[in-house]
Amino acid sequence: MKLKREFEVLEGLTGLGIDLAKTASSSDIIYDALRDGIISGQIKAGESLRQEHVAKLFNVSRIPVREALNRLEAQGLVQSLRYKGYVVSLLSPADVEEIYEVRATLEPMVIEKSVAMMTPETLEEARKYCELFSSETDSSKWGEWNRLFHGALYKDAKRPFHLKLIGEAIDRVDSYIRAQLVLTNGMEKARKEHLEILAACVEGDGELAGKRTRKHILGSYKVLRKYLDNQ
Amino acid sequence: MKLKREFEVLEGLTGLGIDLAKTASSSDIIYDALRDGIISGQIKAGESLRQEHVAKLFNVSRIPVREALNRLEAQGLVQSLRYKGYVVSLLSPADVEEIYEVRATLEPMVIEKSVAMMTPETLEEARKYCELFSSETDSSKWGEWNRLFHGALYKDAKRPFHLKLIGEAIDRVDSYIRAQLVLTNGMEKARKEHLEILAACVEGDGELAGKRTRKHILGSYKVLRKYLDNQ
DNA sequence: ATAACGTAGATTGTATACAATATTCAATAT
DNA sequence: ATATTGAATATTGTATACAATCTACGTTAT
Repeated sequence: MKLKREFEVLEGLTGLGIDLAKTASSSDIIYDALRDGIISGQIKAGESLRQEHVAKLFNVSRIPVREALNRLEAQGLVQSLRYKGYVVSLLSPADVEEIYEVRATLEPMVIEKSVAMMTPETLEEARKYCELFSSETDSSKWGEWNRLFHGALYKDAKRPFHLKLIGEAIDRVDSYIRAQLVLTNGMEKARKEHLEILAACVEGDGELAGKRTRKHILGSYKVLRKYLDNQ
Repeated sequence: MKLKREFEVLEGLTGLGIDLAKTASSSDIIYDALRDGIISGQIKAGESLRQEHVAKLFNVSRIPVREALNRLEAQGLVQSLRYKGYVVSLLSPADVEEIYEVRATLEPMVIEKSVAMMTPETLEEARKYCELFSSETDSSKWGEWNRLFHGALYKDAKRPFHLKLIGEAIDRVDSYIRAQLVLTNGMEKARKEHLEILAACVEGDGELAGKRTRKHILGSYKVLRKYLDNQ
């Protein structure tokens, strides 16, 4: 009984518990860091990733580094040749176009489904990120607000597989998305289009939100393409 | 000069060279084997994969086993909890439906693009797999011929990213595809529909091939769904 | 001078060793 | 009898050690 009472006392902590089984391992942390570095462009395409170098950076052995690299390779962010090492994947112009096509296909599907189930809290969250994106003066943060805005609009769809694929697609072109926002007039255009997408969601018109999302993605690709062609 | 002559002699081997850098490592082989086992259903969903057990199976240490498991997890085929180990991913009915939806979206896009660039050799290859599928009496091989048939029809599209996503989607539901063929009247229906899809490709009508592919996928899902509901 | 070779050092892939955590089950308390 | 504890065992995560392979560069032969 004494013990049972102790347990009951702990019931007061309901909701405060943290699932320590989901705690990040070394390789998880290294994976996240490398992924962030790659998708942000801090680690450039074509750059090679020496295991020992990364290991020293994180003060660990090569084992967790290799595990992180294996996951990144499965996702396509790096490539490896046996005994030669890992290199950040290169994207051809055709690759970029193809990935934008996938985004323009999947993201409208998801937002349409999401709008049908969208909670007021989600709308509020999306509005918040939309505003943060619009008012951000530090251009290095535009990419992040942009992604959080769209992510909020997708989450109620309850489409984990779609979201996984969309996430992988965005990861592959994330540095291009940021460049498009910063180096072209993309930011101004995106600000307007985000408001239009958000409005469609508020109206509960999923189909319209989907159409606008598709146009938003394809339009940003055209701007990007024009920019890249002129380099 | 002597050495140069030796090299010139070797020119006779042009085309016979094999890129040994692409040779499979232990972890590659283990990855392939586990993937095959999981997608075929030999290793069942929910089953846990003890590292030591797998390592003994292949007569290696746990290191390459863990690398294979990391890649499988990135692909979604297994899931892990820190210090608890790896488990073959479970699919809810909603997951299965979602993945079939992705297939029904992406595969028509790819076949349409593929048909526009399809070579006679590819058509011949597809015809071959179509025939092998139709005439196969060993039902355990239907899944393989089926996948090879569709794969042949997609390959000329030159859409590596689409194909990667489609491959991952099919991997996740591969055991369901096989079950649908073997445990329902799916084989008979598939045989007919394959011929129709192939005919559209021969005609060079990519849009029609796409529409028929979409119908093929959604139809097989409906049969599968009905079968699963009656279990 | 140029091309092939060979060796030293660098880098990767995997085995072994050890530390951290989980699981099991007998012993104990209620 | 049931619930809880704690020690023994099992399993995982990572460090270290070593073997396989690659890379760079000086040496040799032509």
